[in-house]
Amino acid sequence: ELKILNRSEPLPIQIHGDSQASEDLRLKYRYLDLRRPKMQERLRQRAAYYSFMRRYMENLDFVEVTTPILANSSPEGARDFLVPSRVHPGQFYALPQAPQQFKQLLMVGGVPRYYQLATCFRDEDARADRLYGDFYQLDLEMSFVSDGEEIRTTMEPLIKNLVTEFAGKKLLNEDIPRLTYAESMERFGSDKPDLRFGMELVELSEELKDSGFGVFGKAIGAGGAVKAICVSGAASLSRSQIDQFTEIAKSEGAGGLAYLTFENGEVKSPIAKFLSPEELDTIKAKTSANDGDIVFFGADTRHTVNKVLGRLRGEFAEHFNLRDPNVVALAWIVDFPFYEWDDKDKKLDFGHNPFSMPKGGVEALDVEDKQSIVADQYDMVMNGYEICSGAVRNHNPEVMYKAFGVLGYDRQYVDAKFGAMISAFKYGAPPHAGCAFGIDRMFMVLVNETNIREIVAFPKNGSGVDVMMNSPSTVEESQLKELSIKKVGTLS
RNA sequence: GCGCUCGUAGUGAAGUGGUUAUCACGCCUCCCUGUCACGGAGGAGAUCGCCGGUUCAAAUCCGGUCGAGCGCGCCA
Repeated sequence: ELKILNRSEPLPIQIHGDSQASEDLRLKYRYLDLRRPKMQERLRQRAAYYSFMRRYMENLDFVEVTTPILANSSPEGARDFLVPSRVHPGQFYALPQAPQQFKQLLMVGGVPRYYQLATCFRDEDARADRLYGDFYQLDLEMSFVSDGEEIRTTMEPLIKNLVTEFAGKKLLNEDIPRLTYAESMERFGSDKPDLRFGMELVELSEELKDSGFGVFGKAIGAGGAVKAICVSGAASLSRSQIDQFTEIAKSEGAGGLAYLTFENGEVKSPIAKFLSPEELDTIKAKTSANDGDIVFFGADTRHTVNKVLGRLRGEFAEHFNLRDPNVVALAWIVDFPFYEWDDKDKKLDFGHNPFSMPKGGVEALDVEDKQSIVADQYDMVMNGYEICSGAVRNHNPEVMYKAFGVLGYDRQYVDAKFGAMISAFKYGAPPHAGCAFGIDRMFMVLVNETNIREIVAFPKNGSGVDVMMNSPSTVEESQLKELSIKKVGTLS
């Protein structure tokens, strides 16, 4: 006998099979969207994924320690979420962008192997692969480690098992390659290359430095570079398709997009007449171009050439469907620059984070060219997504003062901003290193999604709004009063 | 903050200047009950995101605005 427990109004979205509803509606009625078989599967998979990680970490004697959510604002990072203090008018907590300082203090506190499935908060605009607001990291740190390689080899089996056992996918390389940041930029035009396909950037600056083609000669003469990528089978592209790729190249800063089409044993190109037969032969040999291929060129500053060709490499892979969804390519990118030139503010700044140890220690900071200093800092890349970032930490107060000193910050500044850490490091801090994996993003890649909101139960939309719960929202004036906050700029 | 794309019944789409805005799914009523993406008959449901402009005439063209997606900036 059927008994009606509760009646339903007509459903605003279909819940059987694949939803065709817009994301906006799905998020507004997420409690209905979650009934869909695919979403149910995602929730269960995610729970299993958490167990998988915890089991691994526990087996290696890592201790999970939860760290405060009400923490302190830390400079040089992302925008903080601030929480006003009622007890201390005018003062604020900040939600942690990462448990960075707490975990380093745990190293001093005698927890040599720490991990946490940590909630992190950053008030920065969302992307398809980046959630707004809060997200999760598999955060870990190890004492008595002064070489990043030890962290990498400790964590590799987990990630490989997640790929093969958990996600049922094939690893491209059993031995995960290590690429320096510089090498990755030169070969792939990116610090997070998708290694499932080739199309590497080919250096032609030396070969074409005296080229009769003005664009090439000028770029090299001005200290820039000429590089190329060979796109297999691209001769089938129409002129208008090539024009679209040219527009993409321009959007990345290229002046244009020169190319050579190899077809029916000859070379066809608007620029072929400017190149000598010897140069054409050299280009063909260097790029390993075959009949049916197109070689695309970048000629500009080295930075721009890498950026443009790196972007095109991804676009061509997309167009020619070179990304095998059943294969996962992992890579470690190592040796990131310690300092980087901030072109917007016209000043030197930390490349990744100020807590890394410069390779070579304190003496390394003395070199003339500060941008040549390399940090013992590493990222893991999965199919073109950055899924992990870590470093050997700077556990020496003197190196810390000096690293900040290079940027013009004095001791008082460092003491004020990182007082607890500086103080702790004065009591025999062990050398330590660690990293943090982006749990949401890694899960997204493992289950072949391209939108990170698809694998989160209740995500905010791209502008940071929860359209189901209507947050953020205004609050009662009495609440503001209690927090010593004056009401400003509110409607009506 | 900027760029590109989009906004049409409950849902997804069609409709690039001209009668009562089209289709599918869903919804409601009735019929069928070996049907399972059932079938049949009928019906309700849309100020075409919002404001303004051009025009005899605007879903359609123009300007503005709001919202969304993607990207840039940003993301120690």
